[in-house]
Amino acid sequence: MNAGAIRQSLEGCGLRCTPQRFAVMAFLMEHPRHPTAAEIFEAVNRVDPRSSRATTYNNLRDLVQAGLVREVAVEGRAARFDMKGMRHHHFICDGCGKVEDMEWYEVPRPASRSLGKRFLRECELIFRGLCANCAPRRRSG
Amino acid sequence: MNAGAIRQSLEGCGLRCTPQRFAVMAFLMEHPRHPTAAEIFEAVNRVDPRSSRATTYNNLRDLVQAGLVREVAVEGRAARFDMKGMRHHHFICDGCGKVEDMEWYEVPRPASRSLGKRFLRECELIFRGLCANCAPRRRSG
DNA sequence: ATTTCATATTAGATTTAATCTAAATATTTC
DNA sequence: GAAATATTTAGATTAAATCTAATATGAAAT
Repeated sequence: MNAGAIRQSLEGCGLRCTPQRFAVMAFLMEHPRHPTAAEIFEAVNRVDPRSSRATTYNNLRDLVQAGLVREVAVEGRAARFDMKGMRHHHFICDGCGKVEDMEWYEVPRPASRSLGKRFLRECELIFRGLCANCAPRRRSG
Repeated sequence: MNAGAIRQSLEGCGLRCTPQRFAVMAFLMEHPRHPTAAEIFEAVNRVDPRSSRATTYNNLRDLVQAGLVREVAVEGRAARFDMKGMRHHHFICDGCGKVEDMEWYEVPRPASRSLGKRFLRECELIFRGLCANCAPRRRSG
């Protein structure tokens, strides 16, 4: 399994591999569904070791800061998280709000004229529409 | 001024042009800075007519539903809003979190293979990096 | 092994954002 | 102008995230 890989990436960032941190990473790896912090907290807590709400939030913050996890840009109240492993874009369903990963491809950069003095780190695409589940029901509804 | 235009777009969507609704639209038009609901509430309330928190939220919801306003996809707790008038992309600053509009350009669609059964309505770009304000300070810091 | 020190975790309180509720106002329609 | 509909309101409630201060853990040094 990738237990070793998780431990390595944590320590590579100077973060101790605590059971709670490991559990967050493992859950995100196994569930690339952009869970909310609350979902992660619940899931991690369902199995041992117990982890408090504050720890879950702390760890998510640390992991984002370390660049291992990212907080996904979505509208809506609860933050959603994502393993940063493989580059990908996002599809957000107008119908059910589900966030799905989409295959990565390079996006043309904006004209440097329009960029001005900004420093551009990355371009991320958000696709909107209806997911495979909602599409048939809505379009011809 | 564009008071008439606001009234027209509201009524075109079947929404009454109430003073509170008008004020939200006018504020968003004059401040293309992706304000949060709380900022809009405060600003609208600073001038007459008074508008309660609930009304501000209700109106924002209605305006989004009507397609006149959009909720911007950003990470972070508070929802941010945007006049839907002219198409544009967004730049989010890693440093200060500010959301800026970027000139619109067409983005290549994903391969239909990777789209699958989904119905694609639009492609939105999010640029990340440092804004003109943060760039000089951080890059060579 | 014991001390030391920084790092992590915890339960519960607090803050913040958003929504709900039920009553009051306003607007349209007939 | 009465009835029906839509809108606004203050304040309560819910939900998400953060803070606090006490405790526990692990690593480094001796």
